[in-house]
Amino acid sequence: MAEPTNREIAAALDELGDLSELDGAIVHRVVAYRNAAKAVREAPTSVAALAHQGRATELPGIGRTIQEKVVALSDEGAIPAAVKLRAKFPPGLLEIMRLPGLGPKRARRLFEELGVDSPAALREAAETHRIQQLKGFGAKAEATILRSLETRPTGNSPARDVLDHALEVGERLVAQLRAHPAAEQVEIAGSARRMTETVKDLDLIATAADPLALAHAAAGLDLVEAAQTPRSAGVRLRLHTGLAVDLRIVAPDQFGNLLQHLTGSKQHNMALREMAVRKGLHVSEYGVLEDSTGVTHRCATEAEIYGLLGLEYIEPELRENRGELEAAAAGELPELVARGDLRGDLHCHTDASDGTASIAEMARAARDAGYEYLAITDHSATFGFGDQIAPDRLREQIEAVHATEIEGIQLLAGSEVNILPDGSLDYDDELLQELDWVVASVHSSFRMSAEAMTERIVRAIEHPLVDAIGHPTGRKIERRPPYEVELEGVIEAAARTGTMLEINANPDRRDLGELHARAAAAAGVMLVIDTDAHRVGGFGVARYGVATARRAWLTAAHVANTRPWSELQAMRKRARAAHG
DNA sequence: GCCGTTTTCGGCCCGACTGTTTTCAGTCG
Repeated sequence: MAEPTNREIAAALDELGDLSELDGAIVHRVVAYRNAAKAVREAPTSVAALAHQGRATELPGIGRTIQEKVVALSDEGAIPAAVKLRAKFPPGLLEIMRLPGLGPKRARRLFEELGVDSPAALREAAETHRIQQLKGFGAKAEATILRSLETRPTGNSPARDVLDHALEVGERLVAQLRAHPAAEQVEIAGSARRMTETVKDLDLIATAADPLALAHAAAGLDLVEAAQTPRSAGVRLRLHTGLAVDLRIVAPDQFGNLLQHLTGSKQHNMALREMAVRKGLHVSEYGVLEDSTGVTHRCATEAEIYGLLGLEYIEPELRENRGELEAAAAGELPELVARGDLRGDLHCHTDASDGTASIAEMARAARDAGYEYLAITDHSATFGFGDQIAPDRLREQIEAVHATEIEGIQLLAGSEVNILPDGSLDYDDELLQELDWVVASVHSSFRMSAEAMTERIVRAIEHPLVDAIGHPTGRKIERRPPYEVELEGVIEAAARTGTMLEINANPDRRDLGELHARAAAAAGVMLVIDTDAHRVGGFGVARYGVATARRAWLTAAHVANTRPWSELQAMRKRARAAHG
C-alpha cells in the first residue's frame, strides 16, 4: 500500500477531530487533533515515513498516540478510532455540524432527538417546525438553520480574494481614510497584514480625534457599495469589489493591543497567550493583565506587548505559530529579506514573446523600480502560443539585449526555457552557453504522475546550464492546483547541483510557496525572487515574492538576487564548475 | 491528546455574541 500523503494524513486527523467533537470528547483532545493536522499539513517531509521511523513526535503537536494513528492509517488504511466513530455518526452529520450557528453539541442533539442525519433531513425537520420543540431551540434557531442551508457554499464558491485584489483596493481605502481630518493612525490588520496568499475580508484599525466622524466618512467613500450603521467603535463596509471590510476605531493607548489581536493569526495568538499565562500574564485585545498586580497594561504599540512577554518584536509575516514565538524568546528571529534588498530581476518577458513592451522599455521600468540588473528571459522555441523564439531569433535577441544600453541598469540576455516532457530543454547546449541566465520552467504536459514529473524536473535541474527553475509547482492560486510533483526530490536535486529555485512573485503564483521555500532554504538551496513581468507595470509585484520569502523566514543571504550581478554571476553552477 | 524555566499530572487563550433563559451553554473569530 502506498504511504498516505501529508495532505491525506492531515485530512484524516481533521476528520477524527470532527468525529471526536461530535462524540463529546473534551475540547482539548479535539484541538490536539486539529493542531496535529496543521503540523502535518506544514511538514516539509513525509510524515508517514517519519512515523514509521518513530520520529513524527519531533513535529510540534504530535505525540506517541497520534504517531501510532498515523502508522495505522499508513499500514491498515484507516485510523481505528475514526472507523469506530464513523459507525456511530452518519457522514451527513459532519456537514450539519459545520453549518453556521450549529456546532457539534446541537448537531448531535438534532440527530439523537429528531433522527436528523443529513442536510435534507435537517431542512425537513425545520420546515415541519419539529426543531423549535426541542429544549434550547426556538423559532429563531429554525429560521437560522433554514437560512444557513440556503446560503450553504456549493463547493465552487470563490470564497477568498487573492491578496493583490484585496490590497489594491484596501490600500486606496487606507489612504483615503488617512486623508480625513478626524483620522490619526490607520492600519491594515488581519491576514492581509501577514501577507497571506488569499484573504477572506479586510480588517482596518484606526485611531481618531473624532471616531464617529471617521466612521461616517468611511461609510461615504466612493469605494463603498454598502455600509452598516457607523458607530464610534467603527463600521462594517462592503466595497464594490465585493470585499468585506471591518473598520475598528480604538483609543490610541490600546491601538497596539487591537492591532496585535486582529493581525493574528489565531494560532499565533493562542500560542502567545498560552506562553503569557505561564508568565502570569493574560493577553487580550484590550491589554495585558498582570496576575500579580491586577494591573492591565494598555499598549499603544505591538512592540510593547511582545516586550512585556520577554519576546523580540515578531514581524506580521511570521505570525503563524511556526516556531516564531520560541525563536523570539531565544532572540533568534531571522532578519527578514526586504524589498529594498533586491538588486536584480532575473525573469521577465518582452514583446518578442508574450510580453507587451520592448527590451528598452522593460529595462527602464525595472531601473525605475529600483533594480540594478535585469535578465530578459523570453519564452523558448516550443512555447507554442505563436510567440516562440526559434534558435536563430534567440541569437538576434541576445545581440539586441547586449546592444541595448540604458543608464542605471545592466541588461542580461536570458531565456525561459521549456522543460520538455522528457526533461530535456528546447535549445541546444551551444546556444544556452551564450546566455547570461537560464531559467527553466514547465509549461506543458502538466498531467503527469508525480514520479514522472519529478524525474522530468530533476533532469532539468541536473543540466549544467540551467541556473534556476521557474515557478516550480505551476500552481495558480485559487485557479489551478500545482502539478503532481515530489518537491522533496526537487529540493534535494537543487541542493546537490547548486541550482536555484524561483519564488515567482506574481500574486497569482507565489511559487514556490512559503513552506516549500522555507524547506528549500533549510536544505541549502539558493532562492531567487522574480517578477515574471510581462509589461512595464509588472515589476510592482515584487512585494508579493518578498512577502512569500519573508513568510518562509528567508534572510537576504538566502536570496541570490540580493547580490550585485558580479557576485551572483559567480554563484551560478556553471561558474562554479568552471572554477572547480 | 499534548506538553513541561510552576515537568510525568493537571492544565490547556480570550472575549463577544446569540438565543433562550432568569444565569448560561454553545458558537464564533
